[in-house]
Amino acid sequence: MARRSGVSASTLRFYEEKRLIASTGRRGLHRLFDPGVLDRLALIALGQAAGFSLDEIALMFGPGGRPRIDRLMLAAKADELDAKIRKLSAMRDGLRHAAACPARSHMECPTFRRLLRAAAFGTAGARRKKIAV
Amino acid sequence: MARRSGVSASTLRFYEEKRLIASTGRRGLHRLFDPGVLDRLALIALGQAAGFSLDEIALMFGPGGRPRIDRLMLAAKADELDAKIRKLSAMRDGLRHAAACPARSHMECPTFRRLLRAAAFGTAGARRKKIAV
DNA sequence: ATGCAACTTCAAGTCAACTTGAGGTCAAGG
DNA sequence: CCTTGACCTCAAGTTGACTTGAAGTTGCAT
Repeated sequence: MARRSGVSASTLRFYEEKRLIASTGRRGLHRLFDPGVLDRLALIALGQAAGFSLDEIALMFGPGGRPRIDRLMLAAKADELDAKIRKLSAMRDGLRHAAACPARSHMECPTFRRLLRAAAFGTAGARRKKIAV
Repeated sequence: MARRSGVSASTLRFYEEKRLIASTGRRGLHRLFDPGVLDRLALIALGQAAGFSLDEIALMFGPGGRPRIDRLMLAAKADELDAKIRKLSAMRDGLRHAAACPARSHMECPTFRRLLRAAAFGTAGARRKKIAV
């Protein structure tokens, strides 16, 4: 299963412990997984890439086991991503400018200073989040 | 300084310990900082927002103390951000579609399944990074 | 003189998502 | 029969950026 899914064995055990996946039994020491677990792993990877935490992802699997995904939550996450994208885009543009900027010191470049101010404001009291990339 | 910069006192001490900032002395128990530290903090915040780690940021301050920022590094980071942005944009579009998708189950939606496949591929063996948001 | 808020130090804790290590078990191949 | 290697369990370690706690010190106002 580790080979099939590209997810390491330790990760599989970790996910099992977190109840994100379930093994259907053992043959000797080897866990047996049914093939649906592959889909589930893909779903987990997708959720992670979209910025959901494992705990959030766990909630997307109803007690039944089938994915029960709240469309509102998806839309909310999309909005969140959108905001993040805009921020990153601004940052990228700023970086590019700074990289090309002819001013002797970055501190003399107005664009750079504008970025600085934005950063100072943006993070004063801002929450931080981690996203998987 | 904590009030002035919006950075908590514990963080300031942490930064000092990490040699990202320096206090110029004490008056009693209170550290004294000179005003340049405010710029430095803004620079740190900017670096973080751009996805640099504190250690990377530390390298941007030459032994002299003035920012000595490598333009190539900035360009590289910009490219990195660009890739990230593209990934997130794709994800956002996928999420939006999934949120609006009329299929009874997400598993029946071709767009969703395409996303799934992409996620499964994208993360098989992918490195992970954290960025401050 | 004294109370007390705000600072100090230092070690340890937090979070997420895993990985690593120690010590053990098992099944198949030579 | 015995080695090999892939698995097992369980606890602890890793990373980054901080925060929290305990115990102590200080300056200012009353």
